[in-house]
Amino acid sequence: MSRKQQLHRPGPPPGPLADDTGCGVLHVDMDAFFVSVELLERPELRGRPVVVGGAGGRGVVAAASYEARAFGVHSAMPMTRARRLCPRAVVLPPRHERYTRVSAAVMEIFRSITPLVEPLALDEAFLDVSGAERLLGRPAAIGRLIREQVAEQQGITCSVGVASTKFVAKLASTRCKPDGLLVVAADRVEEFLHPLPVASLWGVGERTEEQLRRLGLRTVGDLARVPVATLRRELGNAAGGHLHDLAWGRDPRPVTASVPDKSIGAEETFDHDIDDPELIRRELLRLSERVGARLRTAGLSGRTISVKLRSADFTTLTRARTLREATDLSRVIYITACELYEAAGLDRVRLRLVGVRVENLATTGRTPRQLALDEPETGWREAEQAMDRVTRRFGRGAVRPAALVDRSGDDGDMCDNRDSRA
DNA sequence: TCTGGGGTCCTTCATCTT
DNA sequence: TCTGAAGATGAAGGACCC
Repeated sequence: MSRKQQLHRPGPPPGPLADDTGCGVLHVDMDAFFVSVELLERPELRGRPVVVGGAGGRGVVAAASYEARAFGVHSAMPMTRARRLCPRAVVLPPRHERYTRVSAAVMEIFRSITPLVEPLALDEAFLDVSGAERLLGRPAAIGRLIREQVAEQQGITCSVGVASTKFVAKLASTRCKPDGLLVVAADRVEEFLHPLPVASLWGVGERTEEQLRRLGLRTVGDLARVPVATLRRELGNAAGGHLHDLAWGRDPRPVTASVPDKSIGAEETFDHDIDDPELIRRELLRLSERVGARLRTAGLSGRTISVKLRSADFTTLTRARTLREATDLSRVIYITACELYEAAGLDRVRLRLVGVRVENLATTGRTPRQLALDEPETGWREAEQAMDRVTRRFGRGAVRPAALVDRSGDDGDMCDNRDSRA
């Protein structure tokens, strides 16, 4: 359950706003998705509080069953706190491959209804069904059809919001969870929106909510009645205008079937804070390998490489460098990441997290290619492509840089060496 | 209480170019 | 040649989303 979803519970959904004329946008949201997938294999856990979340000492809740939510457990909550709130909860480690598989099957059901499917996450998507009405009926009927097919074919439930815009459809699906359907008629959007708390609006998190509270604005209706110039002054030009539009139900964004990736990254929180530069560099190598492999699989290269360094006190530093040419080579990413880490001057600072990200993405081949710093053009690319092929065939970990191979066999300490992959 | 991981977007500030 | 203004670009950080 997201923070937004917590805002809407408990409390019954509003009365039926059932005229779906002009409501071509559907938002479909799986109910407690990760937990629902786990329960397919563990039906004996139905009706019990179940939490899917990181097993490590620093994990957070990824999903909680509605029985666990009754104890106040919700997603993004530290696992230590979740266990305290609900000691009886059954805790299961996340299995993302499984969720990805079910998600793909569910998205296929959506695409059998309309080609205009915009996935937002593994467990939710927008659908534009305005072109499917002649074939399949009115939007609300299509929503019911989707719910039936998902339940029949995948054994899990979902909730559907039906509205004239993406934002209102999303709010509607949240309001009717779990296992529900809610239509917000086009001429009753304000009636639906204005009683809701300001934090229901997309873009209002904890900070902005506090800012709005200081202005005396608690509901969407309060915010709607404030002049847009005031909101722009208080929240910034973009956010002020955006929230004012949303508060009046204005959201012109169309449902877009393919949204290109803008960045690809990986990050890792350590079990214990680390201040050894050698170990940090080793982690940067591992992350660079992961990011590089994902770039090559996606056929993408990026020009900007950034590192994220979070110290023990949770202050976060990012450092970025834009290369002359785009790259998809793990080695280039790694060397740049190391240079950025060293330039940040955090030697001997205890870090809890490091991350590597590549931005400014474009299709590989359409942009000039960055050579592996001071390397001949051939060699690294071929080596990394060969590693990709081995990984595809034998699985992750089948082949890896020498610096990441543990002599003791458990992936433990191993001194880092920038050239150890040769 | 103690905060994951993968992202996007926005703002501010600095620097470079024209 | 110098200077200032304006725009473009990049870097950094913050807020937010699921």
